Amino acid sequence: MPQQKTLVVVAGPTAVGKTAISIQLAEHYKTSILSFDSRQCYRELNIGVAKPSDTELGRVPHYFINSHSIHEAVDAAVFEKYALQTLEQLFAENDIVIATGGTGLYLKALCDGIDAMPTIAAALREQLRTAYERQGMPWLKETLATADPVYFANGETENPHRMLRALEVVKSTGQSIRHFQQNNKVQRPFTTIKTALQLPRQQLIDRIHQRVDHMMDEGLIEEAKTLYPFRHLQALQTVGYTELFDYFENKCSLSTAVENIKTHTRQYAKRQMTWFRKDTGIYWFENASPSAIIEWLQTQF
RNA sequence: GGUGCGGUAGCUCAGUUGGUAGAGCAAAGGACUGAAAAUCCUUGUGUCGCCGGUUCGAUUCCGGCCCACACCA
Repeated sequence: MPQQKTLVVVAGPTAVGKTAISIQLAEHYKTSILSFDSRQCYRELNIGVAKPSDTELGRVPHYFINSHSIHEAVDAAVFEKYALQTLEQLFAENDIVIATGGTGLYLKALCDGIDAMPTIAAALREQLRTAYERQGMPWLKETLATADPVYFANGETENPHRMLRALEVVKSTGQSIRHFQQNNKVQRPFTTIKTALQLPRQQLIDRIHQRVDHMMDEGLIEEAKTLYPFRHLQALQTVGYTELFDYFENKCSLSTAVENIKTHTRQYAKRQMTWFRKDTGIYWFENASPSAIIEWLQTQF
């Protein structure tokens, strides 16, 4: 057992097998799991986000799973706050807590913190997005270049998400978003040991394809149908749903939609790997059993 | 069997008035501070169906053949 409160992170790409391993680790240490997955926190999303089954959830207490609604605004800062509060409670009872998930930004927010940012009025945000939809990139570039030349000089000038974000900050505070992005690393009241799971490329691809087929057998179409009215929510900008929405709107055949889900999941896994590979604090396990990980953890405590 | 249309990147296709070719998608690599399963950046790839002919030079023009699709018999 560790000398101090320790968060054991199990990261990795989608479909690599994080859920099963994490549950076994949590059972071994008689503790709970904190998820850092940006989609499994929504109780309305189930099959398409590969949420742990009810049986699995019954074996170990899970946090940030089914904790929010798709109608709430969840982001990295909301997650950070939720996670820190949860961990404070859990560490009162346990020396070890398991954190598992695939959202790199959320893991970073949890481990290193995320800078405080000004609150943006919903009306302003809405107004800027509408203006962008109507007038497109030329307008966005022009407006941002004038409003925030600092960001425009060194930020991404082809990325509407980031530009809109920069614009809403400067419009509501008069200061560049760069002024707020200090990148300060914070000290947490617990130790963190980061691991990640990986598989040979082809094996991971096979698992992704099988899992998508399985989701279809489980009734992903029905689930997507009930969520179709909410397709404009951020929570539903999600692989597994957007492709089926296209099918519902006759933009493609069902088999094409399923192929697209597989392709987009592969691309997502690749982006996750890019993110986690960059994190030099991660210890990687390929095809490892829970006992092998537990054995290694003993050497780290 | 006849007629028409086509055969170019992994896929869908554009193009070359004859000087060995390009878009989208896929793929690979990367970025990432309140949308992150989002969003964005970079980069390849080729016997131009096969065999001949004309030509300094053919993926391009000509002939034959093969394959696919459509229509006619």
